[in-house]
Amino acid sequence: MEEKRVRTRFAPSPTGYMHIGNLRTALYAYLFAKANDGDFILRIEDTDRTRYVADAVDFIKNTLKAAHIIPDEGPGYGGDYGPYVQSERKDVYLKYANELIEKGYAYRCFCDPKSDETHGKFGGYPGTCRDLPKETIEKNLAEGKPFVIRQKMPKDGSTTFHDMLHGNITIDNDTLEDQVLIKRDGMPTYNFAHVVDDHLMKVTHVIRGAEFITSTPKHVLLYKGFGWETPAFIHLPAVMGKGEDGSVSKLSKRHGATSFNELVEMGYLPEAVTNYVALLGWSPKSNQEIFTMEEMEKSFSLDGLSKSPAIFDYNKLDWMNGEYFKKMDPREFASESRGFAGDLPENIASKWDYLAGVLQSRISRYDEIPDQIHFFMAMPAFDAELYRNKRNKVTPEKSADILPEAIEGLSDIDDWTPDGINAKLAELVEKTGLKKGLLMWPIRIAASGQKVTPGGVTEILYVLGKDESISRLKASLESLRGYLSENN
RNA sequence: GGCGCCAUGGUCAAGUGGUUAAGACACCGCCCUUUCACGGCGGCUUCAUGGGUUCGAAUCCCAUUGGCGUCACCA
Repeated sequence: MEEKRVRTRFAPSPTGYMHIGNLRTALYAYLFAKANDGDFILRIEDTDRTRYVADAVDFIKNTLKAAHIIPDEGPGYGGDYGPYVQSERKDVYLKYANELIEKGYAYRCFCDPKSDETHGKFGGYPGTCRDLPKETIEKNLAEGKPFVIRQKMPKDGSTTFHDMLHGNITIDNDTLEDQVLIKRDGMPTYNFAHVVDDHLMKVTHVIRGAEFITSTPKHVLLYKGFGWETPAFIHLPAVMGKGEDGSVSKLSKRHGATSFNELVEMGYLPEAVTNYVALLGWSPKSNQEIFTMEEMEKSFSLDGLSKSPAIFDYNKLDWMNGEYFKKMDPREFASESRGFAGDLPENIASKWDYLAGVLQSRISRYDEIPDQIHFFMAMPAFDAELYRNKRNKVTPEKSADILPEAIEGLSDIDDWTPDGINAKLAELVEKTGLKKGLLMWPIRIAASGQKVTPGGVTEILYVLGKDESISRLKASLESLRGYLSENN
């Protein structure tokens, strides 16, 4: 048998929302196609008119673009098998459904869903119209009675299909219901439309979520009914989330952000999200973890796929995003991060590029920025205990001794630049004979009012500016003295 | 409930009958350090349980348990 060109597809319904699990499915389908020099198709499954969301197709395309998943074919991308939007292919499905009726693998059902008491209940459809006499059907048709087209499932036996990840899966036919193929409104159901489209679009590998495993036999029976070759199936395990109580379930709102876009809004880089998600369920041959899309396209292979569900770990995403920040061009980081900082006073805003440089290696998400820099705008409440640090042998008392000299020295600086400040600080170390850590600690605390700061003394003083720095140091010294006299 | 899928540490995972059971995140400790971060070193913690098969099982089989999924005129 000759090798066919690999063709995969991503077939979302246009809901205006891209769940991270969906994104991963798209990514794997894309990577598999690229790794095999094949084609990746985007197809919109919009056969449920009640779920129509405006602009959702653009939303999907934009999201894929942001994730660097670029379809070879699809709406707006061209291709020889279009249209790639199912609602625009409505007539095609009816034609094929009629073919199935003629072959005896499907039938018209005239039951009214509202008066059918078994509808939607456990046990499902009872097969009322399965063997309607020809006369009745013709009569109903002549009367213009509305109907749906159902698939006629075998009553016994079983259906087996091969899944490239899971191996052979067999399901008894008596668990299969006579599912609807064409709905009352003339639209096909997913279960029917995707089979027809996958065949017509020459899709070779169907990569989708594991939730479709149990309905795959129905699809296989459809292929058989038509006499079509079935594609290869790869059913991906779900992406899970872990709740605070330790329970595990499909990733959902209660676990935090669940969509690609939310993650990006929180300040994760699209590349990092894609990279992280790729590793959630796929393991490369090597121990490499940071991948460009090009690298993934080369090294992706099915045998690295995991069969078990994976829990989405924000911790690791944070780490990975931080790695991407570190590799980022500083100018790009400065401009991309600026929006997350919010309104800044002029003296800070004018030094944004510098401050961003300090932040770049210290944060793992853009949205950490406001908390990180808040102290520049407002001095936190005084806390004497901050002036105590074991490693540098700093105490509030010593700090009160050190600060006056520091203030005096710093006040002399004309050249208020990182270099200028640094030089003066070094000079103070020299002059006082104090250990660096012992001298720097109180100054940093007095200027920032917090134990943990982005950057060291030099960075903080520079960003604060001379006037503000000196006045903060003086005010802090006052507070410290007040505290000491009260407590002695 | 029927049916199906899954099962290596807190998390992602390598592993395909013989290994000291990789690596990463997180966590803890130490070192370095002008804070934080970075970096370095070390530690913690895993083959769900019970039966087989085998000289030998994380690896093969069965059962149990647990988790998840599915039973729509949704996809």
